[in-house]
Amino acid sequence: MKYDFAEIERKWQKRWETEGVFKREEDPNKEKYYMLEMFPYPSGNLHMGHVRNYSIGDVIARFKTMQGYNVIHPMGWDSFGLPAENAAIERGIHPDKWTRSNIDTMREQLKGLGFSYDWSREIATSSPEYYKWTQWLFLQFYKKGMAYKKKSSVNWCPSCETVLANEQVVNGGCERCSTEVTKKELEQWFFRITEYAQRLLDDIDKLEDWPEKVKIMQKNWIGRSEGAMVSFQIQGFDEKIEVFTTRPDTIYGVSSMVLAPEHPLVPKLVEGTEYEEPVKEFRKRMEHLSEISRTSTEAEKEGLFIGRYVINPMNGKEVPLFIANYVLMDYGTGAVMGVPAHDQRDFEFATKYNLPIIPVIKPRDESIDMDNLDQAFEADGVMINSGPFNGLDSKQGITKVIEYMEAKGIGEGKVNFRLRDWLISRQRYWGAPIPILYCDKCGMVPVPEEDLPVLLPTDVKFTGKGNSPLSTSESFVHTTCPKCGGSAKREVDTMDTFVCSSFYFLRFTDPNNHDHPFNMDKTKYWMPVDQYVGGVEHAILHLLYARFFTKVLYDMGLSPVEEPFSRLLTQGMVLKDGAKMSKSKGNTVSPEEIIAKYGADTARLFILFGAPPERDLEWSDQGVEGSFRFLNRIWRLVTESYQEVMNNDLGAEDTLSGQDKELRYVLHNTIKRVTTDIGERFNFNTAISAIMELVNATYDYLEKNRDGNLNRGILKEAITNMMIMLAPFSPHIASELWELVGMEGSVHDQKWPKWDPEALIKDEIEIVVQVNGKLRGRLTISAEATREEMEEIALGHEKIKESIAGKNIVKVIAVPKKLVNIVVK
RNA sequence: GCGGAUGUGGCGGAACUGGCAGACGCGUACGGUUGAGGGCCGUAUGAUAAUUGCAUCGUGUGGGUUCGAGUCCCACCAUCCGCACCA
Repeated sequence: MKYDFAEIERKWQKRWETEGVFKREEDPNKEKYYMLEMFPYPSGNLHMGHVRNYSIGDVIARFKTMQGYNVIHPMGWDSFGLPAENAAIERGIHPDKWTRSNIDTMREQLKGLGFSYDWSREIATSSPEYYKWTQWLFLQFYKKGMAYKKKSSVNWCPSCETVLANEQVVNGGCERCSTEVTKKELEQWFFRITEYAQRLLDDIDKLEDWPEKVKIMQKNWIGRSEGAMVSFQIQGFDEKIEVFTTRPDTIYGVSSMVLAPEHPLVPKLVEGTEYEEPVKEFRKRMEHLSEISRTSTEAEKEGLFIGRYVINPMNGKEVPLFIANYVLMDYGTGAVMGVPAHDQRDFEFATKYNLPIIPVIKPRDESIDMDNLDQAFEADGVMINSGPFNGLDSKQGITKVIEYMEAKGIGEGKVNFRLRDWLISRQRYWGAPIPILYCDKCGMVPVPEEDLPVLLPTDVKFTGKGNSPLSTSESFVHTTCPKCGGSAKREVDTMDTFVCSSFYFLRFTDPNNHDHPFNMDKTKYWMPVDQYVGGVEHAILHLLYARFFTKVLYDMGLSPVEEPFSRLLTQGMVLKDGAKMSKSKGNTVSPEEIIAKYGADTARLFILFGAPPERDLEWSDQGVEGSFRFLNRIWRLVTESYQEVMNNDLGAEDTLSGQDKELRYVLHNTIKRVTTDIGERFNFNTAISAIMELVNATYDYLEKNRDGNLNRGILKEAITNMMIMLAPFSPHIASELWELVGMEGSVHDQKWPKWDPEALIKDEIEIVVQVNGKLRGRLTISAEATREEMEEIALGHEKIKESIAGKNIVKVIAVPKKLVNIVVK
């Protein structure tokens, strides 16, 4: 009988669907397991990265199910986003139509791979039923003051024609299209993620089963630093300049104050002076430079004295005021106090502009000539030239100086974060409209909850140019104020798609709820996600936003957990010829093509066998053939021996021959290896190789017992367990074989096997004998042999006698069940 | 510059607690089956070669600890990834 994968896969997929095999409900008597993979953007076609991501998830889901857990394994679509809009611009297809047809295609592709999704929980973020809740949550954020609008300098992608959050600017370019990002002064909506900075940071330590790499990236992104906020009075003005410093202990060494060129006070300070023109020019020049070229470490420090002075509040000293390229308006207060003796950047700046370099910290061992520094001394030491603080250890100095400043009212201790508030407005059409109105009388008014969803209008022109596309729809923009009934205009920006994906894992627990985003009883049962799988590219973006949302919802009493994902697995990329598969490089392999040629089971098997999940996987056509060969081999093994398999129960234990015992040993060792490799180590590649070894051993057993002496019970035990263990990886063929040999029920309903420790006990084992650490012989001895017995046998062995003849035995090391090492001189 | 990861045959990768390096798969060679090809089955496959011997060398490089190191320690090299004037 031939292995007709196409027929088999069609048959089982259909059966799984009609029987609703993967539908799950809450069951208080069963322990739940929430298996989730990052849902895809419906670009139109599944790629190998998806196949890998979802194959990993499916193995875990099926494995956990067989282990008796009530497994929820949902799938949906992150279906808002720019490509749909571009399709509308380029081809005149409405984004909704384009998106829906892509979803239909990809859903079929996912089904064609035989993944065990509960399709009754399917959601699409672009459906009004879903984005109603995106908008509803926005309103809750708004009520709590977690959503606010402000005018500020924001990142603008000229190609996507929209603003971007800080997290979406990668190397100075747009996260989507890599176009260099510019700055724009705009009024935009933000989520107050900075309010949660400390908690987001603290709770990283609770995420024990997240990759260290991702945790470090998040910590760095949040960027907490401790220091002080100090006010410097501007001479001749009422205003003060606030400055953040992590080194208040060096404040007596300040010899300049440097502002970001775009600092709001600057124009006022130079107005009507000889500095006005040069400053204007300087600011203009900086504006045109990209963030990246302006702030790269290589760029030379460039500044301009603006003719004003500030007063160091600690010693009353006059300090010149500059603007300079390396000071960013984004971080701290957009001002830096220059302490050249103890900060390398300030040192370079001071050297260039001939500013005094005043040492205020000296090393404890006085190894450096502090009066002739050739670079900044940034380490700790003892305070000098610091008035009352002289002689103090600089670490203590930090606390003391802060105490002093607080007492005098000139400054205070302060924790600063690098994290900025999350900019969520987008000047695009294909996103959830922000549910806000602007009334001539009442001002800004949130849309009442009962009026949700604010539907996307269909009469919009897609030009790809100009303002938010929603502003082109008259029927959308003009509305009435719910407060006063007067005329009002709608907000025309939509929300960042990352908002939609920040709570989808909660919605999956209750996807069809029309009255609430999700029911607490359901979220309590299913949350948190036990295992999340996705690419590292979301290490900061999606994973930080989702954590933030979950915390806000927790505080609102809408989420039962503070952290959404207990364990995270970031899978590696799929490479071809050493590079990431991409259309532009022309090195793609389409999943459909592979499925057509070898079937889904082979595709899944190969992608899991090729490398451990977190590592990159090099695609290999020959490797795929190897996986296909293996499935054929197992197919033949079962179909050719199944009559024997079926005709008997397990043979009596006492009649086991050496061969029988050996096969049973291999079987139970395989069960042990596969169970721990899937369940604990996520090393699917080694789990699969263990199954391959079992198949090889079974063939070997059949070959050696051609004469009919085989133990049918043991053969049956080996083959049935083999099918069960194959089931999470290649579910169709496992199901078909299970049915073919006439086993009861479905292979997927079988309990995951337990290994029998008895079967793993060997009477005799092979040990190694070494002389001075070098292999000199092998011995088969009783597994129970003691150290002394092992030594004795080893020393009596012919080969060993030869090797040690005429030498003195210094020491003998015997490790039970492993080896004997004889040290001679 | 800082942080992280990775370096093992011709290739993808195993080796879990320091104990036979190279499991499993690919590729290759030879043999069998076949009219032939494919498929399948078997054997071999790290390098070295006047000594086919449980020989010597061998896990990026150099040192160290140990009876014993791919694994632990120190120094370095290479590649990849993330951050990058963060005050």
